[in-house]
Amino acid sequence: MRQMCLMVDKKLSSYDALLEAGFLLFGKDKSASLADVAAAAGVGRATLHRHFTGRDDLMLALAKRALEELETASNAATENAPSYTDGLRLAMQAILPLAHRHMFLASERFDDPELAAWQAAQDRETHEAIDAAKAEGGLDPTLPTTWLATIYDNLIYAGWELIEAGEATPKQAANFAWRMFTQGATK
Amino acid sequence: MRQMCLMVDKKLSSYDALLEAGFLLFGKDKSASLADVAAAAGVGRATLHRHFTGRDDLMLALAKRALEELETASNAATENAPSYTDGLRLAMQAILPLAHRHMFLASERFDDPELAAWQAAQDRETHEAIDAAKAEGGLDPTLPTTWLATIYDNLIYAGWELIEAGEATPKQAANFAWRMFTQGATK
DNA sequence: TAGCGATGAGACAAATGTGTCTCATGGTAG
DNA sequence: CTACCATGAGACACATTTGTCTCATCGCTA
Repeated sequence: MRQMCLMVDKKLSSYDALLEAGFLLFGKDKSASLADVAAAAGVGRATLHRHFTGRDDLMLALAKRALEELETASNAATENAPSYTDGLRLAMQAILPLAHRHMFLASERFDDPELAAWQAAQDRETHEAIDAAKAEGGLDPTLPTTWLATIYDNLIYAGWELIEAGEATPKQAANFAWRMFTQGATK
Repeated sequence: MRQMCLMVDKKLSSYDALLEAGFLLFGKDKSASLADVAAAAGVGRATLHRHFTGRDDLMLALAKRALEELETASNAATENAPSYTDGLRLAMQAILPLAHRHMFLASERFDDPELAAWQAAQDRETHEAIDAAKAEGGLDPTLPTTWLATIYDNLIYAGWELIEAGEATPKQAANFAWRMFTQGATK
Protein backbone atom coordinates (compact mmCIF):
# COMPACT_ATOMS: atom_id res chain seq x y z
CA MET A 1 0.00 0.00 0.00
CA ARG A 2 2.82 2.34 0.77
CA GLN A 3 4.59 4.38 -1.88
CA MET A 4 8.21 3.52 -1.27
CA CYS A 5 9.90 5.58 -3.93
CA LEU A 6 9.88 9.08 -5.34
CA MET A 7 6.90 9.73 -7.56
CA VAL A 8 7.53 13.42 -8.12
CA ASP A 9 10.28 15.27 -9.95
CA LYS A 10 13.19 16.11 -7.70
CA LYS A 11 13.56 19.62 -9.08
CA LEU A 12 10.47 20.80 -7.25
CA SER A 13 10.59 22.44 -3.85
CA SER A 14 9.25 20.42 -0.96
CA TYR A 15 6.10 22.51 -1.01
CA ASP A 16 5.45 21.99 -4.71
CA ALA A 17 6.40 18.33 -4.56
CA LEU A 18 3.84 17.85 -1.80
CA LEU A 19 1.15 19.53 -3.88
CA GLU A 20 2.02 17.39 -6.90
CA ALA A 21 1.88 14.25 -4.77
CA GLY A 22 -1.42 15.43 -3.36
CA PHE A 23 -2.93 15.80 -6.83
CA LEU A 24 -1.57 12.39 -7.77
CA LEU A 25 -2.69 10.39 -4.74
CA PHE A 26 -5.87 12.21 -3.76
CA GLY A 27 -6.87 12.02 -7.41
CA LYS A 28 -6.85 8.23 -7.11
CA ASP A 29 -8.13 8.04 -3.55
CA LYS A 30 -9.28 11.04 -1.59
CA SER A 31 -8.66 9.20 1.66
CA ALA A 32 -5.00 8.47 0.97
CA SER A 33 -2.91 8.91 4.10
CA LEU A 34 -0.66 11.89 4.62
CA ALA A 35 2.21 9.45 5.06
CA ASP A 36 1.62 8.21 1.52
CA VAL A 37 1.50 11.75 0.18
CA ALA A 38 4.76 12.65 1.88
CA ALA A 39 6.40 9.48 0.59
CA ALA A 40 5.19 10.12 -2.96
CA ALA A 41 6.59 13.63 -2.71
CA GLY A 42 9.91 12.18 -1.63
CA VAL A 43 9.88 14.09 1.65
CA GLY A 44 9.58 13.07 5.27
CA ARG A 45 6.28 13.03 7.06
CA ALA A 46 7.48 15.76 9.41
CA THR A 47 8.20 18.05 6.47
CA LEU A 48 4.61 17.78 5.31
CA HIS A 49 3.52 19.02 8.73
CA ARG A 50 6.08 21.82 8.52
CA HIS A 51 4.30 23.16 5.41
CA PHE A 52 0.69 22.25 6.21
CA THR A 53 -1.03 22.07 9.56
CA GLY A 54 -2.90 18.95 8.50
CA ARG A 55 -5.11 17.30 5.93
CA ASP A 56 -7.57 20.18 5.59
CA ASP A 57 -4.81 22.71 5.10
CA LEU A 58 -3.24 20.58 2.38
CA MET A 59 -6.58 20.12 0.65
CA LEU A 60 -7.18 23.84 0.72
CA ALA A 61 -3.77 24.52 -0.78
CA LEU A 62 -4.54 21.98 -3.51
CA ALA A 63 -7.85 23.67 -4.25
CA LYS A 64 -6.15 27.06 -4.57
CA ARG A 65 -3.42 25.67 -6.77
CA ALA A 66 -6.01 23.96 -8.98
CA LEU A 67 -8.01 27.14 -9.35
CA GLU A 68 -4.78 28.98 -10.16
CA GLU A 69 -3.85 26.51 -12.89
CA LEU A 70 -7.34 26.60 -14.29
CA GLU A 71 -7.37 30.36 -14.47
CA THR A 72 -3.92 30.55 -16.01
CA ALA A 73 -4.70 27.98 -18.71
CA SER A 74 -8.07 29.52 -19.43
CA ASN A 75 -6.76 33.07 -19.67
CA ALA A 76 -3.85 32.07 -21.89
CA ALA A 77 -6.16 30.20 -24.24
CA THR A 78 -8.77 32.91 -24.55
CA GLU A 79 -6.76 36.12 -24.60
CA ASN A 80 -6.91 36.39 -28.39
CA ALA A 81 -10.29 34.81 -28.88
CA PRO A 82 -12.26 36.62 -31.62
CA SER A 83 -15.57 36.09 -29.83
CA TYR A 84 -17.04 34.88 -26.53
CA THR A 85 -18.25 31.74 -28.23
CA ASP A 86 -14.73 31.03 -29.44
CA GLY A 87 -13.47 31.85 -25.98
CA LEU A 88 -15.64 29.13 -24.48
CA ARG A 89 -14.39 26.68 -27.08
CA LEU A 90 -10.74 27.53 -26.51
CA ALA A 91 -11.14 27.45 -22.74
CA MET A 92 -12.76 24.03 -22.94
CA GLN A 93 -9.89 22.79 -25.08
CA ALA A 94 -7.35 24.15 -22.60
CA ILE A 95 -9.08 22.98 -19.45
CA LEU A 96 -9.96 19.49 -20.60
CA PRO A 97 -6.51 17.89 -20.16
CA LEU A 98 -6.17 19.46 -16.71
CA ALA A 99 -9.60 18.41 -15.50
CA HIS A 100 -8.44 15.33 -13.64
CA ARG A 101 -6.14 17.39 -11.45
CA HIS A 102 -8.98 19.07 -9.62
CA MET A 103 -11.94 16.76 -10.14
CA PHE A 104 -11.46 15.12 -6.74
CA LEU A 105 -11.85 18.55 -5.14
CA ALA A 106 -15.36 18.97 -6.52
CA SER A 107 -16.96 16.94 -3.74
CA GLU A 108 -14.92 18.64 -1.03
CA ARG A 109 -16.34 21.21 1.36
CA PHE A 110 -14.06 24.15 2.06
CA ASP A 111 -14.62 26.79 4.65
CA ASP A 112 -12.27 29.46 3.38
CA PRO A 113 -13.50 32.93 2.40
CA GLU A 114 -10.61 33.59 0.00
CA LEU A 115 -11.24 30.39 -1.93
CA ALA A 116 -14.98 30.96 -1.95
CA ALA A 117 -14.57 34.46 -3.35
CA TRP A 118 -12.15 33.27 -5.98
CA GLN A 119 -14.43 30.45 -7.02
CA ALA A 120 -17.41 32.80 -7.17
CA ALA A 121 -15.44 35.13 -9.43
CA GLN A 122 -14.58 32.25 -11.76
CA ASP A 123 -18.21 31.20 -11.88
CA ARG A 124 -19.32 34.72 -12.61
CA GLU A 125 -16.82 34.95 -15.46
CA THR A 126 -18.11 31.72 -16.98
CA HIS A 127 -21.70 32.88 -16.69
CA GLU A 128 -20.84 36.17 -18.33
CA ALA A 129 -19.12 34.39 -21.18
CA ILE A 130 -22.15 32.15 -21.67
CA ASP A 131 -24.50 35.14 -21.64
CA ALA A 132 -22.27 36.91 -24.16
CA ALA A 133 -22.22 33.80 -26.35
CA LYS A 134 -26.01 33.78 -26.20
CA ALA A 135 -26.02 37.38 -27.43
CA GLU A 136 -23.64 36.42 -30.23
CA GLY A 137 -26.10 33.78 -31.37
CA GLY A 138 -23.85 30.88 -30.47
CA LEU A 139 -26.17 29.53 -27.78
CA ASP A 140 -29.94 29.34 -27.36
CA PRO A 141 -30.86 32.38 -25.19
CA THR A 142 -33.93 30.59 -23.81
CA LEU A 143 -31.76 28.04 -21.99
CA PRO A 144 -30.88 29.07 -18.42
CA THR A 145 -27.25 30.05 -18.01
CA THR A 146 -26.87 27.81 -14.97
CA TRP A 147 -27.96 24.81 -17.04
CA LEU A 148 -25.47 25.61 -19.74
CA ALA A 149 -22.67 26.12 -17.22
CA THR A 150 -23.42 22.74 -15.63
CA ILE A 151 -23.43 21.03 -19.01
CA TYR A 152 -20.21 22.79 -19.99
CA ASP A 153 -18.45 21.43 -16.92
CA ASN A 154 -19.83 17.94 -17.33
CA LEU A 155 -18.90 17.76 -20.99
CA ILE A 156 -15.35 18.61 -19.99
CA TYR A 157 -15.42 15.77 -17.52
CA ALA A 158 -16.89 13.41 -20.11
CA GLY A 159 -14.14 14.34 -22.52
CA TRP A 160 -11.53 13.63 -19.91
CA GLU A 161 -13.10 10.22 -19.27
CA LEU A 162 -12.73 9.40 -22.96
CA ILE A 163 -9.07 10.36 -22.88
CA GLU A 164 -8.49 8.41 -19.68
CA ALA A 165 -10.12 5.33 -21.18
CA GLY A 166 -7.92 5.61 -24.24
CA GLU A 167 -10.97 6.07 -26.44
CA ALA A 168 -9.96 9.46 -27.78
CA THR A 169 -7.05 11.87 -28.07
CA PRO A 170 -7.23 15.17 -26.20
CA LYS A 171 -7.97 16.95 -29.45
CA GLN A 172 -10.72 14.53 -30.41
CA ALA A 173 -12.27 14.71 -26.96
CA ALA A 174 -12.24 18.51 -26.96
CA ASN A 175 -13.77 18.67 -30.43
CA PHE A 176 -16.46 16.18 -29.50
CA ALA A 177 -17.33 17.92 -26.22
CA TRP A 178 -17.56 21.23 -28.02
CA ARG A 179 -19.74 19.77 -30.74
CA MET A 180 -22.12 18.38 -28.11
CA PHE A 181 -22.21 21.73 -26.38
CA THR A 182 -22.90 23.95 -29.36
CA GLN A 183 -25.13 21.62 -31.36
CA GLY A 184 -27.07 20.73 -28.23
CA ALA A 185 -27.44 24.30 -27.08
CA THR A 186 -28.32 26.08 -30.31
CA LYS A 187 -31.90 26.76 -31.21
CA MET B 1 -20.27 13.59 13.76
CA ARG B 2 -22.21 10.54 14.91
CA GLN B 3 -25.70 9.76 13.68
CA MET B 4 -27.59 9.26 16.92
CA CYS B 5 -31.05 8.54 15.58
CA LEU B 6 -32.80 6.42 13.00
CA MET B 7 -32.37 7.74 9.50
CA VAL B 8 -34.01 4.86 7.70
CA ASP B 9 -37.58 3.61 7.66
CA LYS B 10 -38.22 1.03 10.38
CA LYS B 11 -40.22 -1.23 8.07
CA LEU B 12 -37.08 -2.39 6.33
CA SER B 13 -35.19 -5.51 7.30
CA SER B 14 -31.82 -5.00 8.92
CA TYR B 15 -30.14 -5.93 5.67
CA ASP B 16 -32.13 -3.46 3.59
CA ALA B 17 -31.85 -0.74 6.22
CA LEU B 18 -28.08 -1.12 6.14
CA LEU B 19 -28.04 -0.80 2.37
CA GLU B 20 -30.24 2.30 2.52
CA ALA B 21 -27.97 3.83 5.15
CA GLY B 22 -24.98 2.93 3.02
CA PHE B 23 -26.42 4.76 0.01
CA LEU B 24 -27.25 7.73 2.21
CA LEU B 25 -23.94 8.12 4.05
CA PHE B 26 -21.47 6.89 1.44
CA GLY B 27 -23.25 9.13 -1.02
CA LYS B 28 -22.22 12.09 1.10
CA ASP B 29 -18.83 10.76 2.18
CA LYS B 30 -17.36 7.56 0.85
CA SER B 31 -15.12 7.27 3.90
CA ALA B 32 -17.96 7.33 6.42
CA SER B 33 -17.35 4.87 9.23
CA LEU B 34 -19.23 1.59 9.47
CA ALA B 35 -20.36 2.67 12.93
CA ASP B 36 -22.11 5.66 11.36
CA VAL B 37 -23.74 3.47 8.74
CA ALA B 38 -25.03 1.06 11.36
CA ALA B 39 -26.36 3.93 13.48
CA ALA B 40 -28.08 5.51 10.49
CA ALA B 41 -29.68 2.16 9.75
CA GLY B 42 -30.92 2.02 13.32
CA VAL B 43 -28.96 -1.14 13.83
CA GLY B 44 -26.14 -2.22 16.12
CA ARG B 45 -22.61 -2.28 14.85
CA ALA B 46 -22.41 -6.02 15.46
CA THR B 47 -25.44 -6.60 13.26
CA LEU B 48 -23.71 -4.90 10.37
CA HIS B 49 -20.88 -7.41 10.72
CA ARG B 50 -23.42 -10.24 10.90
CA HIS B 51 -24.62 -9.30 7.39
CA PHE B 52 -21.39 -8.08 5.81
CA THR B 53 -17.84 -9.24 6.45
CA GLY B 54 -16.58 -5.67 6.25
CA ARG B 55 -16.45 -2.46 4.27
CA ASP B 56 -15.64 -4.07 0.92
CA ASP B 57 -18.44 -6.57 1.25
CA LEU B 58 -20.93 -3.82 2.04
CA MET B 59 -19.72 -1.74 -0.89
CA LEU B 60 -20.09 -4.71 -3.19
CA ALA B 61 -23.63 -5.32 -1.97
CA LEU B 62 -24.40 -1.64 -2.59
CA ALA B 63 -23.02 -1.88 -6.11
CA LYS B 64 -25.16 -4.92 -6.86
CA ARG B 65 -28.26 -3.31 -5.40
CA ALA B 66 -27.63 -0.15 -7.42
CA LEU B 67 -27.23 -2.12 -10.62
CA GLU B 68 -30.42 -4.00 -9.78
CA GLU B 69 -32.39 -0.80 -9.25
CA LEU B 70 -30.99 0.68 -12.42
CA GLU B 71 -31.92 -2.33 -14.46
CA THR B 72 -35.42 -2.53 -12.98
CA ALA B 73 -36.16 1.14 -13.58
CA SER B 74 -34.70 1.04 -17.07
CA ASN B 75 -36.58 -2.08 -18.11
CA ALA B 76 -39.88 -0.82 -16.73
CA ALA B 77 -39.48 2.48 -18.56
CA THR B 78 -38.52 1.00 -21.91
CA GLU B 79 -40.68 -2.11 -22.22
CA ASN B 80 -43.24 -0.36 -24.40
CA ALA B 81 -40.88 2.03 -26.15
CA PRO B 82 -41.84 2.41 -29.83
CA SER B 83 -38.20 2.70 -30.92
CA TYR B 84 -34.65 2.33 -29.62
CA THR B 85 -34.27 6.09 -29.70
CA ASP B 86 -37.35 6.47 -27.54
CA GLY B 87 -36.03 3.72 -25.31
CA LEU B 88 -32.87 5.71 -24.65
CA ARG B 89 -34.95 8.78 -23.87
CA LEU B 90 -37.28 6.94 -21.51
CA ALA B 91 -34.40 5.16 -19.81
CA MET B 92 -32.62 8.47 -19.26
CA GLN B 93 -35.78 9.92 -17.74
CA ALA B 94 -36.15 6.93 -15.44
CA ILE B 95 -32.51 6.69 -14.39
CA LEU B 96 -31.90 10.37 -13.78
CA PRO B 97 -33.62 10.67 -10.38
CA LEU B 98 -31.83 7.51 -9.17
CA ALA B 99 -28.39 8.57 -10.38
CA HIS B 100 -27.23 9.94 -7.05
CA ARG B 101 -27.75 6.58 -5.38
CA HIS B 102 -24.91 4.94 -7.22
CA MET B 103 -22.69 7.80 -8.34
CA PHE B 104 -20.32 7.32 -5.42
CA LEU B 105 -19.72 3.77 -6.64
CA ALA B 106 -18.33 4.95 -9.96
CA SER B 107 -14.87 5.62 -8.57
CA GLU B 108 -14.79 2.33 -6.68
CA ARG B 109 -12.75 -0.67 -7.76
CA PHE B 110 -14.51 -4.01 -7.38
CA ASP B 111 -12.93 -7.39 -7.80
CA ASP B 112 -16.03 -9.50 -8.19
CA PRO B 113 -16.67 -11.59 -11.32
CA GLU B 114 -20.44 -11.60 -10.89
CA LEU B 115 -20.63 -7.83 -10.69
CA ALA B 116 -18.20 -7.41 -13.57
CA ALA B 117 -20.26 -9.72 -15.78
CA TRP B 118 -23.47 -7.95 -14.87
CA GLN B 119 -21.97 -4.55 -15.52
CA ALA B 120 -20.57 -5.72 -18.85
CA ALA B 121 -24.01 -6.97 -19.84
CA GLN B 122 -25.57 -3.61 -18.99
CA ASP B 123 -22.90 -1.83 -20.99
CA ARG B 124 -23.47 -4.12 -23.93
CA GLU B 125 -27.19 -3.43 -23.80
CA THR B 126 -26.61 0.33 -23.80
CA HIS B 127 -24.20 0.06 -26.72
CA GLU B 128 -26.69 -2.04 -28.67
CA ALA B 129 -29.43 0.50 -28.05
CA ILE B 130 -27.15 3.31 -29.22
CA ASP B 131 -26.21 1.35 -32.34
CA ALA B 132 -29.87 0.68 -33.02
CA ALA B 133 -30.70 4.35 -32.52
CA LYS B 134 -27.98 5.18 -35.04
CA ALA B 135 -29.64 2.84 -37.51
CA GLU B 136 -32.99 4.52 -36.84
CA GLY B 137 -31.44 7.84 -37.74
CA GLY B 138 -31.71 9.28 -34.25
CA LEU B 139 -27.95 9.52 -33.76
CA ASP B 140 -25.01 10.35 -36.01
CA PRO B 141 -23.59 6.95 -37.08
CA THR B 142 -20.12 8.41 -37.56
CA LEU B 143 -19.77 9.09 -33.83
CA PRO B 144 -18.16 6.20 -31.92
CA THR B 145 -20.64 4.35 -29.74
CA THR B 146 -18.28 4.54 -26.74
CA TRP B 147 -18.26 8.32 -27.01
CA LEU B 148 -22.01 8.48 -27.11
CA ALA B 149 -22.33 6.12 -24.16
CA THR B 150 -19.94 8.26 -22.10
CA ILE B 151 -21.85 11.42 -22.97
CA TYR B 152 -25.15 9.71 -22.20
CA ASP B 153 -23.96 8.86 -18.68
CA ASN B 154 -22.48 12.27 -18.05
CA LEU B 155 -25.59 14.07 -19.21
CA ILE B 156 -27.56 12.04 -16.70
CA TYR B 157 -25.15 13.15 -14.02
CA ALA B 158 -25.36 16.77 -15.16
CA GLY B 159 -29.12 16.59 -14.99
CA TRP B 160 -28.99 15.25 -11.49
CA GLU B 161 -26.67 18.10 -10.49
CA LEU B 162 -29.27 20.57 -11.72
CA ILE B 163 -31.96 18.88 -9.66
CA GLU B 164 -29.72 18.72 -6.61
CA ALA B 165 -28.90 22.43 -6.92
CA GLY B 166 -32.60 23.26 -7.14
CA GLU B 167 -32.08 24.70 -10.61
CA ALA B 168 -34.48 22.36 -12.36
CA THR B 169 -37.25 19.84 -11.75
CA PRO B 170 -36.61 16.18 -12.60
CA LYS B 171 -38.76 16.55 -15.68
CA GLN B 172 -36.94 19.69 -16.84
CA ALA B 173 -33.55 18.12 -16.20
CA ALA B 174 -34.46 14.98 -18.14
CA ASN B 175 -35.81 16.99 -21.06
CA PHE B 176 -32.73 19.18 -21.13
CA ALA B 177 -30.30 16.27 -20.92
CA TRP B 178 -32.15 14.50 -23.72
CA ARG B 179 -32.14 17.63 -25.86
CA MET B 180 -28.39 17.98 -25.42
CA PHE B 181 -27.91 14.33 -26.31
CA THR B 182 -30.00 14.19 -29.47
CA GLN B 183 -29.29 17.66 -30.84
CA GLY B 184 -25.60 17.24 -30.06
CA ALA B 185 -25.37 13.79 -31.59
CA THR B 186 -27.37 14.18 -34.77
CA LYS B 187 -25.69 14.93 -38.04
C1' DT C 1 -44.54 -21.76 29.37
C1' DA C 2 -40.04 -22.94 27.32
C1' DG C 3 -36.90 -22.44 23.80
C1' DC C 4 -35.01 -20.47 19.62
C1' DG C 5 -33.19 -16.89 16.69
C1' DA C 6 -32.07 -12.18 15.91
C1' DT C 7 -30.58 -8.29 18.04
C1' DG C 8 -28.37 -4.11 20.92
C1' DA C 9 -25.02 -2.85 23.99
C1' DG C 10 -20.69 -2.90 25.33
C1' DA C 11 -15.85 -4.66 26.19
C1' DC C 12 -11.62 -5.65 23.98
C1' DA C 13 -7.55 -5.77 20.99
C1' DA C 14 -5.32 -4.79 16.70
C1' DA C 15 -4.39 -1.73 12.96
C1' DT C 16 -4.09 2.71 11.07
C1' DG C 17 -3.79 7.69 10.81
C1' DT C 18 -2.20 11.79 12.89
C1' DG C 19 0.38 15.44 15.33
C1' DT C 20 4.48 16.48 17.98
C1' DC C 21 9.03 16.14 19.38
C1' DT C 22 14.06 15.12 19.21
C1' DC C 23 18.32 14.32 17.03
C1' DA C 24 21.71 13.80 13.48
C1' DT C 25 22.94 15.28 8.74
C1' DG C 26 23.92 17.93 4.81
C1' DG C 27 24.04 22.11 2.36
C1' DT C 28 24.61 27.13 2.35
C1' DA C 29 25.69 31.88 3.56
C1' DG C 30 28.58 34.73 6.16
C1' DC D 1 35.60 27.41 8.79
C1' DT D 2 31.34 28.22 11.41
C1' DA D 3 26.76 29.05 12.29
C1' DC D 4 22.41 28.44 10.58
C1' DC D 5 18.52 26.30 8.38
C1' DA D 6 15.76 22.81 6.17
C1' DT D 7 15.36 18.21 6.27
C1' DG D 8 14.87 12.77 7.10
C1' DA D 9 14.36 9.40 10.32
C1' DG D 10 12.27 7.74 13.97
C1' DA D 11 10.05 7.60 18.65
C1' DC D 12 5.91 8.59 21.03
C1' DA D 13 1.13 9.42 22.44
C1' DC D 14 -3.50 9.85 21.06
C1' DA D 15 -7.78 9.16 18.39
C1' DT D 16 -10.44 6.54 15.18
C1' DT D 17 -11.78 2.51 12.83
C1' DT D 18 -12.51 -2.12 12.62
C1' DG D 19 -13.40 -7.00 13.73
C1' DT D 20 -14.59 -10.17 17.37
C1' DC D 21 -16.69 -11.79 21.41
C1' DT D 22 -19.99 -12.06 25.29
C1' DC D 23 -24.26 -11.35 27.50
C1' DA D 24 -28.87 -9.82 28.31
C1' DT D 25 -33.23 -8.81 25.92
C1' DC D 26 -37.17 -9.16 22.88
C1' DG D 27 -40.42 -11.42 19.83
C1' DC D 28 -42.10 -15.45 18.03
C1' DT D 29 -43.31 -20.40 17.90
C1' DA D 30 -44.16 -25.03 19.49
